Amino acid sequence: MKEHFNFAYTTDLLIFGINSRIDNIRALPEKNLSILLVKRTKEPFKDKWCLPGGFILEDETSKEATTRILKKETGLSNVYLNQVKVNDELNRDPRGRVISVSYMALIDRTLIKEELNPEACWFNITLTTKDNNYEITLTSEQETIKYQVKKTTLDQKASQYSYQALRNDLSFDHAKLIIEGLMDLRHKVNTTDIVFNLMPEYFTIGELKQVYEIILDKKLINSAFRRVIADRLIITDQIIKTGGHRPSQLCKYKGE
Amino acid sequence: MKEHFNFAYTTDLLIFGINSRIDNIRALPEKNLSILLVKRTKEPFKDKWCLPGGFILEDETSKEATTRILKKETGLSNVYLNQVKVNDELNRDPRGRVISVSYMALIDRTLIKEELNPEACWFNITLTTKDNNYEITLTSEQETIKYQVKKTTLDQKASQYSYQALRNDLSFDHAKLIIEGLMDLRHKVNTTDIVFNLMPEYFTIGELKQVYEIILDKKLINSAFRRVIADRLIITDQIIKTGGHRPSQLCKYKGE
DNA sequence: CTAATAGTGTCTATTAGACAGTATGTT
DNA sequence: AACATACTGTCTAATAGACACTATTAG
Repeated sequence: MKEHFNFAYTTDLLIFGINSRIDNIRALPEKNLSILLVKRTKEPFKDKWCLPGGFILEDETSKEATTRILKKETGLSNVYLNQVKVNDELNRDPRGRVISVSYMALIDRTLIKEELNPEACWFNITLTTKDNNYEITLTSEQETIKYQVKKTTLDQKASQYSYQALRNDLSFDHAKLIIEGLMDLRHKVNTTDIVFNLMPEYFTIGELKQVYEIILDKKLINSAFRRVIADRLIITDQIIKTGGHRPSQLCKYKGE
Repeated sequence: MKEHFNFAYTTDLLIFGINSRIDNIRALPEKNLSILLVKRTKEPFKDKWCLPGGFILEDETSKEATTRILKKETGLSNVYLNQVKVNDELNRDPRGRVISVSYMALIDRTLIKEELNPEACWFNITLTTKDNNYEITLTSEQETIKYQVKKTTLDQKASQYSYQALRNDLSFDHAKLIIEGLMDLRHKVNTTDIVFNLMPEYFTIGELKQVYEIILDKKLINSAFRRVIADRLIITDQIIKTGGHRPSQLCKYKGE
């Protein structure tokens, strides 16, 4: 039957975490949103960075494959994982027809105990808006990758957009998958409590506010933030001292 | 290569529209959210209802295939269309491994001029909440299909749920795809202007409010609704008389 | 007249923004 | 003391909910 054709079925993972860097001994560590990339060892795109991922096997679902690959890359299981979308453009892989499902994983990086694979590396993400388009900067300790993304409105009513990466230094269509994942993350941060998946079990309100701010790329009002978030937190009687300033109470996500 | 299998790659369409039925000559027509289903002519699930859909061909993307099938079923093009998710459970099709992408299409039913396919039929949807689970009723002029859906929380923080249809009278996993589409629709109605894709070009504020109410399954406050929606509308100077009550101004979506 | 929707106005309650002020650590 | 964050309080602005009131049609 002509309707069954031969294609590869793969998954691409957007593994997001929070990175903290101490700049000033008196100030809070500067936080960044980060993503895990791996260096390709084979053609095509040999030596270029790409998203972790791989083939989905005959006896597993895309989610099972993604869980397996996530475990391999980070050592973690029981992690937040959600489908972003299917990518099935005809020429997205020069080797032939490859249908990929992108998944977003949000992890608490403090839980990673093992060494990363030698080919894997965390990149900090900076996303800035330039007259309704975007500029993404990915920074590791060794290098910086920067690219512009053009945003096109597909349906204004539904806030449906398509994104096109200009000057792609990553592999395949992964530059596009990253921006799509970031937009999905932003949207979910605005409408759910998904950020808590990026936080350790205990954290301070100041740290939580920082994470909201880097994902949404805007400053939040301190008192309003505390007011709104308070319902969703259990404030423990533990106090943490983190620098040249008043110590803070540790909090925990309340859930139900 | 072992990694390439002979899977089938298909699309399933959730085509939603609004149905109006006149009950009381003096009252506004009662509106319903409706979905287009087709009756299977072959095994498996022969004579059961299923979502429109079909195989994605070797030289087209899932979106192109969906556009093609939508055109075939409704005669419409230039319609709002969005990916919902990939469904790739191992046993979702008894014939073998079938990976399907579900798409949601929102259409203005008043634009359909041609006759439907003889095997196709619109079903009105009623979605009620029963202690955190759902009951879906699909009603056509000939028959009623009713099923319960169990809701399981996968990640409370991210409001991520999975749905399981109990007693499935539809084909394949389509009962589940419908509830997932409805949840996606509800979420988008709350966060975007997507409803306007279901409306004709000109409509009254009362009709628009009815559509919001049936999708969200709750009554809205009249004055508050008018206040909030006003920014997004162009109010024309055309007046429409629709029954034993004060006539109404016709509106249009403003867009930019 | 009555039923039914359209449309306006206004009071109140809730939520968000702005910002000042106090508290408490380290360097 | 200076810096940096934690935390509280309060005033104001904006938004949402409740509800009454007027308008206008068909039957």
